Amino acid sequence: MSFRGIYDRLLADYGPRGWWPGESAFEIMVGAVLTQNTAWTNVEKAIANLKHARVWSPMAMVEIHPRRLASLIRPSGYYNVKARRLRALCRWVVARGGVRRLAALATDELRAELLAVHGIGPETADDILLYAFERPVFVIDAYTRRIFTRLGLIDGDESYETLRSRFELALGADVSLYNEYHALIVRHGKDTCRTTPRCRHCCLARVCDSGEGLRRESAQTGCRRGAGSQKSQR
DNA sequence: ACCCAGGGTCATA
DNA sequence: TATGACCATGGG
Repeated sequence: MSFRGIYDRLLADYGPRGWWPGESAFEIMVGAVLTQNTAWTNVEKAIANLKHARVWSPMAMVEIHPRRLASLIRPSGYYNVKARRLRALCRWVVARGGVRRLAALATDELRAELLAVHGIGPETADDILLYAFERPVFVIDAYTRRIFTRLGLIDGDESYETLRSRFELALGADVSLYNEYHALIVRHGKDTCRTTPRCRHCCLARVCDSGEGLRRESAQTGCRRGAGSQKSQR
């Protein structure tokens, strides 16, 4: 089954997701940092705190005392680390003359600058590029590795860049498609292809290396293989 | 009580 | 270059 085929099945099963949650480009950038290794429900609380405190612009985040910024985003976890990362991101935005000015940059240049910001790694950079700046960049996250490893379409230990180019070459540059695909992957990873998978009601079970044991899936172990997500290089 | 969550950086070997 | 420690809250 091709990458495109998987997409079609996910879309048919879940319907359009309407991502990213958040209205402005700035909100998407903030959310991308706060959601690093963190459940989105916690991020929502942190964002609500920031809005109510009216710390809701790059300039405001640069000027606020770091300790206070940290306390506002406390529900999102790693709050000291993330306060520094938000600050670094906002310092960059301000130095570059704002989000609107940044939107004039070419995708490659924008990506390189994002990656140079302390605390912005490949996934966070690509979340921002795809959802805030609407650039055709495919986002690779832990769910992507887990789902496609179980499907048998990737090894799982490829480098971030290797996987990204593999998806992009297979799918062709298409912002709307990348947008929807990543949102579907997150939905599928959260609710169905979880740490311990629920292959019974998985729309991909018939084409999945792990899901062929559909009938025999035991309650505890889930599917046959493909236990966890991987992380590594090459 | 334990496991997990929409990563990234830094120190070691 | 490749592992491991660390960051921390909240929900199931």
